[in-house]
Amino acid sequence: MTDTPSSSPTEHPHRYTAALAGLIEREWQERWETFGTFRVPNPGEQGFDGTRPKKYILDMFPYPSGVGLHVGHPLGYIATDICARYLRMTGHNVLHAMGFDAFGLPAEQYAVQTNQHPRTTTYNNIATMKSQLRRLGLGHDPRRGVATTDPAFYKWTQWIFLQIYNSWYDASVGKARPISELRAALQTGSIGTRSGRAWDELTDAERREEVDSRRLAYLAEVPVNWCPMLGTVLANEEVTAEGRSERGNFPVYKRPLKQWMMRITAYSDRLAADLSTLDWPEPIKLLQRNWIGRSEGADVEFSVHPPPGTRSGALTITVFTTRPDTLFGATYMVLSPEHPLVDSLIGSEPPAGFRAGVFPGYQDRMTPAEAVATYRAYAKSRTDDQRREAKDKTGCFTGSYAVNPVNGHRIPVFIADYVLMGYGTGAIMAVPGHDDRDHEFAAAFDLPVEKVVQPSGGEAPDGCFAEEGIACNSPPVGESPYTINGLATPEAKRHIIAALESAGAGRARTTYKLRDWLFSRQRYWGEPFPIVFDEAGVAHDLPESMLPVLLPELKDFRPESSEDPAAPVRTPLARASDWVNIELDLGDGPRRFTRETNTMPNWAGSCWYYLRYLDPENDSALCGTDAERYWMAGRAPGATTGDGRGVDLYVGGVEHAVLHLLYARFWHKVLYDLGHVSTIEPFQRLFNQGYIQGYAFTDARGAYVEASEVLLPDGTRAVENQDHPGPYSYNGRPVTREYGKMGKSLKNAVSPDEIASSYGCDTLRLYEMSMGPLEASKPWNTRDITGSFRFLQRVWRNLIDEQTGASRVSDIASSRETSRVLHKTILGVRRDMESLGYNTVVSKLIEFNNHLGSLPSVPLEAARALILMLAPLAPHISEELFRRVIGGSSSSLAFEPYPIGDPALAADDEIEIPVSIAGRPKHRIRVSPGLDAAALEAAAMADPKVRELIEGKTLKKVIVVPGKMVNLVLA
RNA sequence: GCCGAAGUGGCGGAAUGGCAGACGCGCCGGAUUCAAAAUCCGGUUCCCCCUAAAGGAGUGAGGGUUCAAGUCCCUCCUUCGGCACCA
Repeated sequence: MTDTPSSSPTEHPHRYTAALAGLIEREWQERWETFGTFRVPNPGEQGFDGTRPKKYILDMFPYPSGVGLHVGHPLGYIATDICARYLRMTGHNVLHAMGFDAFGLPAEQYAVQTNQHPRTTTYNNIATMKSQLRRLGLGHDPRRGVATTDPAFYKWTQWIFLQIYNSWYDASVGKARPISELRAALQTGSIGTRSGRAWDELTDAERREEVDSRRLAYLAEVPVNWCPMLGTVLANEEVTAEGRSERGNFPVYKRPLKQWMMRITAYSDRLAADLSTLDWPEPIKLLQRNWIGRSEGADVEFSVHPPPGTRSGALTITVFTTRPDTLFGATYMVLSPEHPLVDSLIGSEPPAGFRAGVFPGYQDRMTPAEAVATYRAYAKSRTDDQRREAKDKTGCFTGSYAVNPVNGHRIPVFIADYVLMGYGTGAIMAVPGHDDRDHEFAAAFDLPVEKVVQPSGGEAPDGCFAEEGIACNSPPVGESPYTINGLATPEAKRHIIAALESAGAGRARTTYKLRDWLFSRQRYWGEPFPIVFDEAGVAHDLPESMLPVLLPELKDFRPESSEDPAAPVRTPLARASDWVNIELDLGDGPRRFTRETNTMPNWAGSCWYYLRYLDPENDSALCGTDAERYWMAGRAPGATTGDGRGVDLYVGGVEHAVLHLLYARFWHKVLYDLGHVSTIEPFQRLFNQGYIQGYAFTDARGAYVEASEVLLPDGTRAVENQDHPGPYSYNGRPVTREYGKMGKSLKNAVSPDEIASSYGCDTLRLYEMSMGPLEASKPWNTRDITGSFRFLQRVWRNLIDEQTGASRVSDIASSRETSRVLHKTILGVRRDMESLGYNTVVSKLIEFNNHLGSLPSVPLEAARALILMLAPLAPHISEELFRRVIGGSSSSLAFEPYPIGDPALAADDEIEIPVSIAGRPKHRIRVSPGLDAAALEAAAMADPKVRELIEGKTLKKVIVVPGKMVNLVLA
C-alpha cells in the first residue's frame, strides 16, 4: 500500500496524519455509539419532536457478501449519509438505517463452497459488513438494522404473503380486497362464477377453484424458467436476454412446473400509470414502462371458414392487434404453435397459390395434419437462443381458412413460431403491407400483400410501411360500416373498433408484456411459505398465530444441481421429513398435513424491509400505525394530512430498475389497498448512483490477474500511475489492460479498509464524493486520493497549531472580503447540497479554505461555518475541530444548525463584465453589480478600450444582459 | 434492430443559452532546507513565438437556430447499459 505522506512526529506532533485521523475517527465512532447520536425516536417515544418535519433517507438493501466490500459499494451509502447529516442540521427528523437482505442464492452458494451452514456464514458476513460500514462513519440508527433472516423479521414476510394470498383484485373498483368479500359476492351472485353456474350448485371443490383462481397469490402449473445448475426456477426478471441466469450465468430452460405465482399483472395499469407521480430518473421510468409493456388495441374475432362438406362452423379465433385500422390488409392469420385451437383447425383445404410450409423437414406431400405435427415438434426443439439467432420466418398452413370480418375475404390460417403464445391471444391477423414480420412471412410463403395505409402527404412506398398514416383502399363510403378511407391512423382505429363492437366482432382491449411473478424457489435459504397441504393435496394457509414458520435445521441443505434440464425437481426442504409431515388443528380437529417445501425468492424480504425499519421491534404488526403514518406519509401524531411522499430519497444502483423496484411497488400497493400502509407509492424520489470502475488486466490466456500486482516497466505498480500507457507485466509476463466495473470478477477491487488505514475514512468519503457527479460512473484512481487528504490537512492546519494542538482561530470580526467569500460559499454549498452535488460542494469548500489559509488569522465566524459545512462530508475531523475550536457543551455537532448565507453580504462591490464584439469576448470592464441595462451599456461605451475596438465601424445592435455581459454587433 | 445514457486539457471533472477548462491529480518553475520529505508561492488547453504582448483554433464529426451554443434542433460516429419476432 502507498505510504502516507507524513512528517516526523517530533516536528509536527499535532499534524493531521493518517494515524491522527484514525484516532479521531475511532474516538468519535465510539462517542456516537455511546451517546446514541443517530438513534431517532418514533412518535410516542421519549425525545420525539413532532414539530420537526421528517425525512426518510434510504439505501437499497445490501446483501452481506462473503468477500467484503470494495470502494464501489459505499459510494451511495456515503452520499445518503451526507444527505441525512445535512438534513439533521437543517432541522429535520431523519430516519436513516441499514439492515441486511440475507436470504438467497449467493449466501447459500458461499455456504456450500465453504462447507458451513448458511446461517453461520450469513451472520458472520453481516458482522464483517457492519464493522466495515461502521468504519466509514455512517450515521445509521443501530436499532433499526434488521436482517431478513431473523425469524422476527420473516414472520412478517410470511404474514404479508398471507395478506396477498387472502385477497383478490376487484377490477370493478381497481383494487385488492379481502378474499372473504369475494366469497360473499360469489354467494350472492353479485359476481358471477367463471363456470356461469350458481354458487349453490357448486361442489366444495368447485367453489374452492372459483376462489383460488382469483387469489393474488396462487398455485399454477406454468412453463417456468428452470435452471438445473442452480437447482431452482427463476422469475422472468432473473433471466438475461441471452437466456441465462442473472446469478451465475447458467443456462435456463422452459419446463412446466406447479409453482406459486403473484398476480402482479392485476396491477399493470396502476404500476405504469403511477410512475408519472414519482420523482425518478426518466430512463428508469421508461425501463419499467417498457417492462410492463402496456399497449392499446383491439380483440378481433375471425370465424373459421367451414370447409365444404363439414358442419363445424362455430369456431372463432380471437386475435389482438394494435392496428385495427389495417384490418382491410389482413390477408392471412397466424397462430402460435402452442395455441389450443390448432388441433381443431386442421383442415383439408388446398393452399390457394401460396406455399403450405417453410421449415426444415417440410415436404410437399405432407397433409396439413402431418405438417402441423412436424412443425410443432420442430418449433419445440428450438431453444430461445436458436430462435433469436435465426430470424427467418418458418411455419405451415393448417388447411383451414378464416373470414376477415370487415370484408368477408377468405384468408388462410397458419401456425408459426414468430407468434408467441404468451402475448395477446397467441394469434394474430397478418398484415404484410404494414408489419415487417408479416411482410417477411408473406415473402417466404408467396402470400398477397395489400396496402391500406399511406404516409400522410406521400405515395405508399414499395415494400412494407409500418408507421401511422392515412387509411386507403377500404370500400367506398356507404358500402361498408368499416369504411375508413382518408382517416388518420388514430381516428381510423377508433372507427374500426366502434364498428367491430356494434357488429359483435371485436372490442377495445389493452394488453401487457408483464407476466405474473413466479414466486417459488427450490432452495433452502429462504422464507418458508405459511402453507400446508392436506391429504387431498389442497392448500391451506396457516393462521397468523402459527407464524413464523421456522426454517428447519438441515445437515444437507444443498440444492440438487444438475446439467440435465429434465432431471426431477426436488427441494432441499422436502428432505426435512419431520418438518414436512405434521399434524395440525386448523379449526376442524387435528389432521395430517404436509408443508410447502418451496421457499420464497430473495426479493420477498427486500419488498418491504423499508417498512420494518420504521418500527423494527414491533411484535404485533409489521409496523405500528403511528410510525408508518409519520415516517411514510409525513403525518405527525394528531395531524390529519401529510405529504404522502413515502421514502424521501432512495439511492441505489440502476440494476434494480425492474426487479426490486417493480416487486416492491406491487407489494406496497397491495398493502395500501388492504389498509396496512397509507401511501400509494413507497419511494417518492429515486436516485441511481453510478458505478466505480477500474482498470483490470488479463494475461495471455485472457484470465484476469490481480490488478494491484501488475507492474510498469520501471517496477512501480500500475495502480499508482494510471496514466502510464504500459506495457504492463504480472509475474514477469505481459498483460493487457481493460476497463470495467470494479469487483471480484475483474480482480480489480480496492478495499475501503485499506484506504481508510492509509488516509482515514474522512478522506475516503471526501474522495469518493469529489470523483464526479454521483450519478456518473467514474474510474477509481488511488493516486488522486492525496488531493482530498491534503485538503483536510490544510483545514486542520488553518484551525489548529501543529506544534501545540491548540486552536489558531481568533475571535475577531471577518473582513469584508472574508465575509463575502463566506456567504457566497454558504449559498453555493447549500444549493449543491440540496441537489446532491457533493463534488462541487467539496470544491467550494476547498476554495473557501484556501481563502482562509491566505489570512494571517482565521476569524471564529468563518471557522465555525467551515467546520459545520464540512461536517456532513467529513464528520469525524469536523467533530474534533468543533470540539477544539468552538467548544461548547454539546456532545456532537450532529444537530448544530447548518450555516445560513446572506445574499446581501455575498454581494460584490464591483464586478467584471465581458464586452464582446460579435459574440467574442474582447475586453472586460469593471462596474458596480446593480447596473441596469442602459447604465451598463453606457459604461461599456464610455470605456476607452471599447471605443478603440469599435472605432470607425457601425454598430448594428447592442445586446446587454445586466450583471452578465455586453455584446456589440457590428455591421 | 429498437430504446436509453454518455463523449470537454496528460487524467478525474466544472460551467441557470452569456468570459470554456472551477476544484483536484499529474507535470514545470521558485521559496524554504546542509540535503531531502513535507509545506508555501507561481505556472500549466492547443497553435504561432527565444520570451512576452498580441493573435488564431478549440467541448466526438458535420450541418442548423441565435447577437451569443459544451448547453437548443437535425444527421452521423464511438463507448456503455437495457430490450429483443410483444402483433
